[in-house]
Amino acid sequence: MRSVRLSDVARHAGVSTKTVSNVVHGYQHVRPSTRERVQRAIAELGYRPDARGRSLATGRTHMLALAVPDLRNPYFAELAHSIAEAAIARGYRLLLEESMGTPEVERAVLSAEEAGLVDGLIFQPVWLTSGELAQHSRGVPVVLLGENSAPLSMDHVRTDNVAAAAHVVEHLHALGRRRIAFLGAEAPVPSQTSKLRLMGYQKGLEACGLPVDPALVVTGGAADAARACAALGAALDAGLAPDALLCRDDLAALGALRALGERGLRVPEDVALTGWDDIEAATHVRPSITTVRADAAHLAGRALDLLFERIEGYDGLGRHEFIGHSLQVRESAPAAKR
Amino acid sequence: MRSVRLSDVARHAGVSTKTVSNVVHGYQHVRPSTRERVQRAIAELGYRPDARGRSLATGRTHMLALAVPDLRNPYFAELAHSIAEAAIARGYRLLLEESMGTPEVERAVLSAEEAGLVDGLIFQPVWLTSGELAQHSRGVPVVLLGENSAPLSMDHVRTDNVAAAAHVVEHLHALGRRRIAFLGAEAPVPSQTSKLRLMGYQKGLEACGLPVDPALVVTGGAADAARACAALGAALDAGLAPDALLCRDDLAALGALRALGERGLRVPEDVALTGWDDIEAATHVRPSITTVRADAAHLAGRALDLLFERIEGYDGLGRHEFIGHSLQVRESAPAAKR
DNA sequence: ACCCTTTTTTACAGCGCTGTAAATTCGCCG
DNA sequence: CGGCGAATTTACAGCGCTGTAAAAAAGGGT
Repeated sequence: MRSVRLSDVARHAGVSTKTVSNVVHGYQHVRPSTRERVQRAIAELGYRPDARGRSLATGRTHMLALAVPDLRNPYFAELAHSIAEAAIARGYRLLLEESMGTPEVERAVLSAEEAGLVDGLIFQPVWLTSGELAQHSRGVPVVLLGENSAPLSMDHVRTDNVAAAAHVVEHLHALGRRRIAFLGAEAPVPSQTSKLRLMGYQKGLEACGLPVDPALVVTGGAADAARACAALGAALDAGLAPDALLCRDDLAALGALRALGERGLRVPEDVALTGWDDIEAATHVRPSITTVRADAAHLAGRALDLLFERIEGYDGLGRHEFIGHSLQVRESAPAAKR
Repeated sequence: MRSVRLSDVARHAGVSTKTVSNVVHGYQHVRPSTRERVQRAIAELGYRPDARGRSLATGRTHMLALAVPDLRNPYFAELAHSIAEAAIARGYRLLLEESMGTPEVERAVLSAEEAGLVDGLIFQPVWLTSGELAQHSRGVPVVLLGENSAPLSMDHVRTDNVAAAAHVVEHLHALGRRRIAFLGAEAPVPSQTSKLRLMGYQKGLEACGLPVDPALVVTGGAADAARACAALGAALDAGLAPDALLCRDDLAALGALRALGERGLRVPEDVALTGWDDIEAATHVRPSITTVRADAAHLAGRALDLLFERIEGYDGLGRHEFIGHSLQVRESAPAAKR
């Protein structure tokens, strides 16, 4: 049962294929009587336009690719949701790619084996340097997300991690905490994201007049609760005694919560704790987690705006934008009393 | 800068377009010298095949659509991950659709406005009845997931919710619990999933010789920790005093954990608690949550197997398969002592 | 050198749709 | 009724690729 074509409808309605096409697209100059006849034919035959043919003829696919490291990380799942929503609002659909946090797949994503699949790509790289990003990119418009440095030629939307981390430190300092540890930087080489958050952590400490003590930086367990739990547990058992913990992300915070609880340390009384990303679970665990939240809807919107400008033909230098963040203050590091 | 076409390569290499096509596809009967010449031309021009043209000519897109209610629910995010992985292993990519748990969008997903976008659809409906599913389906092969009843004509992969819920009740009973409550069925009309789990709950109670008490069924808060927390909190405050809680899903369990904790009830000492789905967070909260886990990779694999058989031309009756589940025993409802 | 088989290569016709530009029809005025 | 500009409609040529079937070239044996 081959599917109904434009030409079938045209024959059925006694008009040319182009007229049917015009009706389908709501072109103005079609006589009402003709339009109706065509519409009846479409309904009777159950015609639906074929995306491939249309795409081949127009050069547009109305699809975007979104490449994130791993959908199982709630932050990326929520990001994918926001972007899908924003894309649909603009008449686009989303092709999903998981780069699995490996450089090979990231390169493959970028230099798409097949052309013509999507009109643009939104990509959150973890491994590729800006040089490689520039080099492997094919003609498709790209907008980058995340903290890796981006080539001058590409658009980039991100949050100001340094400022946010410093802000968190100040919040903890205002609670009277003085031994503020950092949990979750990858070892031996921290990701770019971790580096920026560490930088902000240090900046915050300095701004508060607190000493910067390398012993307070616990590595291991980014985006992985089990590993964060183990890493923090080992550090605590080895004698580390922080009174606050700035975690690289909410998953690490979840792990930290567990490691602290197992050792009888109360949150926030003994150790205040903050996360990052504001994943769903952060609100619901006990104690709920104070966390840095990027405005995902806004981020998705800006990323798509930039991407569509490129799709429409903008070909200038890369735009590099920051979108806002806010600290969601919850039980694990409450507001300072006054 | 229009992109390089097959014909450009052909001209450059001094052969016909079909020969280039043959080389691209690794067709056997191409003289090695020719093959090499063509490959050089491909490399020099940076040619990459256009998916649309190919698809139009072959009738295959090598894309699948996956429609789930909401990616923000970790269960669906993890499901999407598993399916994307399995699809890629088979040379397919995934187009993502979120049906947002509304009947309208579910209908729209099924009767895809545009044809030719994907070769098949994997769909987890929440609202559509089997009648509507059958009625709105266009020609594309479909495999259904989840607990809604499926039309005879469509394939369906799911877990045995009744058996699993009964199994959970038996586990709680073996722990010595006698007042086992159920949390999270939607009100006033429970979803099909909740109905099946309730059915299994009742079956389990009967198998254990426990009375079935409607007062122990707390409605509200499926897949929503905040609402589950509120619903359970209200019930507890009204005097409900269960010694175990079978939650409809892990998100509800998370909410329950919070409601119980806020009232000073200890888990599992005072109230044992189980969830469903085995989302990431279930392992990491304190106490970790005993939960029902479906074998997602297996589920994804079977769903794709069935779908590919349809894509290859199978057009018989719907196959209805169950895939296994297991109880992940953790702190919130530990193994019975012996 | 010639004929026949096998291997390699090619021409051509679409796949389903839309942009362009030209053809036709319509409505109206003088 | 002829003429004219505007409103409708259409023919046709691709978009980039592959299936079919047939042509051309290469071997192999006399």
